[in-house]
Amino acid sequence: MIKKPAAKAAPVAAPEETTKKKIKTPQVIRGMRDILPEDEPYWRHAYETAQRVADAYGFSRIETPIVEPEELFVRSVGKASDIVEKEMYSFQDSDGDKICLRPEVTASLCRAYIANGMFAKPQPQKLWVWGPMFRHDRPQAGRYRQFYQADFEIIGNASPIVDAQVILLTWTFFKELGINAEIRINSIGSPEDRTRYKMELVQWYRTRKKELCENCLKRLVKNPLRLLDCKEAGCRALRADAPQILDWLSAPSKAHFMAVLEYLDELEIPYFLDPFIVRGLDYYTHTVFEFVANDADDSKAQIALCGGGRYDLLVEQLGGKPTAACGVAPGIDRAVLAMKAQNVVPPAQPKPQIFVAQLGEQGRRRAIALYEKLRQAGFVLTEAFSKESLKTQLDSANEKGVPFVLLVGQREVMDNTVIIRDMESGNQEVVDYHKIVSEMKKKV
RNA sequence: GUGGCUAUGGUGUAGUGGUAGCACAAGGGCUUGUGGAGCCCUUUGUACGGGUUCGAUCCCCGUUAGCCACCCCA
Repeated sequence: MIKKPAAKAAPVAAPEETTKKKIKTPQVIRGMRDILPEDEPYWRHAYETAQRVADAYGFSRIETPIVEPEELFVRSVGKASDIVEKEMYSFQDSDGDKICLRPEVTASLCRAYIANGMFAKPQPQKLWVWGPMFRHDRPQAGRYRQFYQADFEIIGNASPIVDAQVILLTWTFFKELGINAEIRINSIGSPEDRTRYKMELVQWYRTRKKELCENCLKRLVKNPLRLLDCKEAGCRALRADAPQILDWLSAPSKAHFMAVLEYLDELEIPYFLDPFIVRGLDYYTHTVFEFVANDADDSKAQIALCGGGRYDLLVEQLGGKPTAACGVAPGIDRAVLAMKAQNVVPPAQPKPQIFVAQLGEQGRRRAIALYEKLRQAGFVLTEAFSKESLKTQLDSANEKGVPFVLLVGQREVMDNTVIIRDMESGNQEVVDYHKIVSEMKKKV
């Protein structure tokens, strides 16, 4: 950049004013955001932990497209669900195909499972995905229109131990992230169990209509299960005596759920039975659960860190063979928020050990080569080649906490040497340029 | 999708119906060969569009965005 002379010019006629028109800067789309370098340590921590945990429990990473046929989610998540009904980014491409940005990824994984013939491989298949999801919701803290999920699925087995394995993985994931979370778990049984329970619930509430809030009167007709998580004091009091779904499960459903809990007990994983968890996606059956951050801050509504459960009918619904499955989707944006709220310090990145400083054009030419030579030898380096002042460069090295500065100026180029400066003590020594790698290996 | 609150340089903030200070950050300098301190200089702003007014950053309306609650959910 060319700097104007420091000398202050007296009253300058300002011809610039005409060129000073404001250009509108394109704005980030509502509900979307840039994740900045300041936050990168948290995101990296999350990704590396997900990767490590996935490896430890035998999950294979797969990647599915962000764009999918709209139909996929209409048939899985449910036509009447909020997600499909009002939150999907759906549009027609130039071929007239109805496509959408994925609002979640479980259905995509099932699609991939079927399409790639994974049912012919050893069962169950353990798969995991990481990536952005899209829902056109009203943005709020911890809620974005583009948000990130890790997603772990075990497809191809109906045993309750699979449910427990999924929960164990999730438990480990949050623990290794450093997040204190608690588990809320419930079973919504088979579709038949649920239908029976719903009828019972509606009947029970009908006789108590007078005690319900306005909102709940609507729920009674539209979505009776939602009656259970109303926040009005009156409704909450009422709920305590309402029939609970666990009492309406069939014997096999109940046995399945009890087995899951027993595995968790064996693992000494604490959980809260929450008879009021009702998932908003149609495909869930039997075990459903979520993790909630254990924050001290009660002033804010608790947001779920993840949602998960069993979905034994989904693969078949999408045209595959009957295939039981269970999975979980931790929300990464929320995990990052929880890490910050709980003062988790993400692991530090490797710090540069050597700063390469230069002086003069010849020195600079030598310096860039020296940097490359040391990088190839495996050192972590840093520099400020675009600066000229040595002071500025040392300042920068100091700020970054680099222990050694290598200095190459005119003189050193002539002598074929390099100055090694120990930033701690301030001591300097001159070494042969060709011996610098072995010399630095001794020091670092 | 509904309602409430908010909007001042990159960040955090002050202030006023007569067009803005401060701190930090950033950039440059204090003999183009030496950092951690200090000093000097510089850049950058009233979200956008209207209205009221002689005059608006301040008052009003709209838009946009963020936050909060609801809805829902990760």
